[in-house]
Amino acid sequence: MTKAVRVRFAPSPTGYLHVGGARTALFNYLFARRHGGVFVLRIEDTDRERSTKEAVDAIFEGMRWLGLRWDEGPDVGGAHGPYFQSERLPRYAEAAERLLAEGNAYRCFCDPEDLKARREAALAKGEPPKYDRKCLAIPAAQAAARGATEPHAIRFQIPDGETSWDDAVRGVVTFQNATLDDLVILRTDRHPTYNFAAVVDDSAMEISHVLRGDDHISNTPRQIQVYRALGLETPIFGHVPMILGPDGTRLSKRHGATSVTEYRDAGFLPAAMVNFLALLGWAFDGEREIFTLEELTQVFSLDRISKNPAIFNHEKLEWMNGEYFRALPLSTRVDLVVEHVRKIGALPDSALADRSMLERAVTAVGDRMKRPEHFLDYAAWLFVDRVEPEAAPWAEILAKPLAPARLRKLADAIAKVEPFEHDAIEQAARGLATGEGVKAGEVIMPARIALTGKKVSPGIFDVILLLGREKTVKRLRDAADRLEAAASAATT
RNA sequence: GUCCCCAUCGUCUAGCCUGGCCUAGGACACCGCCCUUUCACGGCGGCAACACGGGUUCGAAUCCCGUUGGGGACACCA
Repeated sequence: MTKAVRVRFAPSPTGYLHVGGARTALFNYLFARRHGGVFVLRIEDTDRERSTKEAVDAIFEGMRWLGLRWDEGPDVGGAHGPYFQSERLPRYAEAAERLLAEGNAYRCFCDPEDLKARREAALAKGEPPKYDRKCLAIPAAQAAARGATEPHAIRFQIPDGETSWDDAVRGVVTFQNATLDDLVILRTDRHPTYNFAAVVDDSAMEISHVLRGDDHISNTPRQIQVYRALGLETPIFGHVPMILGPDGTRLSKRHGATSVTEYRDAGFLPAAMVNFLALLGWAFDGEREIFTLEELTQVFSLDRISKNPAIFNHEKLEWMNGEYFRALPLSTRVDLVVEHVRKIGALPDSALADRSMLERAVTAVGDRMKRPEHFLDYAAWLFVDRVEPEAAPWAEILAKPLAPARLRKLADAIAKVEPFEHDAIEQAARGLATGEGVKAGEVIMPARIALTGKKVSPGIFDVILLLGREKTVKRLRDAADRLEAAASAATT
């Protein structure tokens, strides 16, 4: 590779940053970093109706969150700007004029509505919906004259022959030009279409490698023809496979969350997201799977990109997030938990005031948490005055006639255990079980349910410690009372 | 319908280019055992794939052809 590596991510600001787009951006970023190249961000906002400022911001936000810094682009500038296509309109018009003058393009006066009808009719008849070149038949002089007053689009004339290129991920791909139709390059409103603007800009921005989604593969032969007609050098193209939903179709909203900000808001870590996305359609050696962004920039290569589409495996993302979450320092985990709980308003601010208590709680919950929102699944009991046990575990202890008595004995033991520390509490509880002649679980499980309302919780001695002597004793005795009341109600 | 692409466990994939080292490796999920007060973590083990049919070859997951299946694209959207 003699040419300087310059790649770009060129989203159109019509929505949020989709995970598929994020992965395309990631691959471009990694490729640039790996080869000491430049990563350009270009906003393709030539569709004035659908492009919004909010979407531009959402794209920035998503990329920054993932840590994908661009070297050139809107807001950071660069020598090849501007980076909004809406600010580059004269360049496209100039290039279109040239194609027109050289006979590689022609004016099209067809009515868009009419065109649409013709296309649908062709499709219905099972014919390829190609433009019929009606306006190519208009003599040049006449077309130029009409063009001065009549609204019209400009079409590129696809030459005969075939078009092929050596794709960086798929190898040689060939299209017969006869299957391509004369694409509009400049719309009636003088705005360029995607296939045209991309060519003009990729060339002007000296893009060396165009790495984009597979869905663009059929645009590539058209673009190559435009490059040639304009006398421009073509970049190397690489088409990365799509990301599919669980049902094997293109990932979309109906499959659930598709924007990276949704994942951020759900408490996923950017490092986990990056790692997961990198492994969707790319593998290092099939063995190693955990990579930081920095590590990826050292090992990424195009020839290890898969050719087949990948189904977005949500469970694996969740697992991976757990790997990263666990590795975080305690204070960071607490921060994330607090932030999340605040955001969803699950607890009053006062509940979050005691930092050291939260640290102990997060420690107790430990690696049961894969994301911040899991904290309350395991520690909600800590923040309520009275637990309402879940039905199934409650029925379980209700079935044990001796449970209330044991809960009372445990309450008595906790009431006077000294010091009120993990080991002493453990000794007291185990001693009680031994005295009763039962396994420790016979004492511990009912206590867990009485104290947390659930069958699953952090270690029971941590629970007792966190709750404090007073609350523990009260909950134990309350539960005993209720169990007895329920038992006598059942017999009468 | 037409065109393009793809095809290894349920899923992500390694192996394919440079056939033999593949009784096909790893990971997620699932199951079992161990650890253990529960769950999680961890450890050990298990289930589970070369789509099919023809070639080529001493030998094919690997090369060729076909079939089938899947995906994508067919706009004055990108």
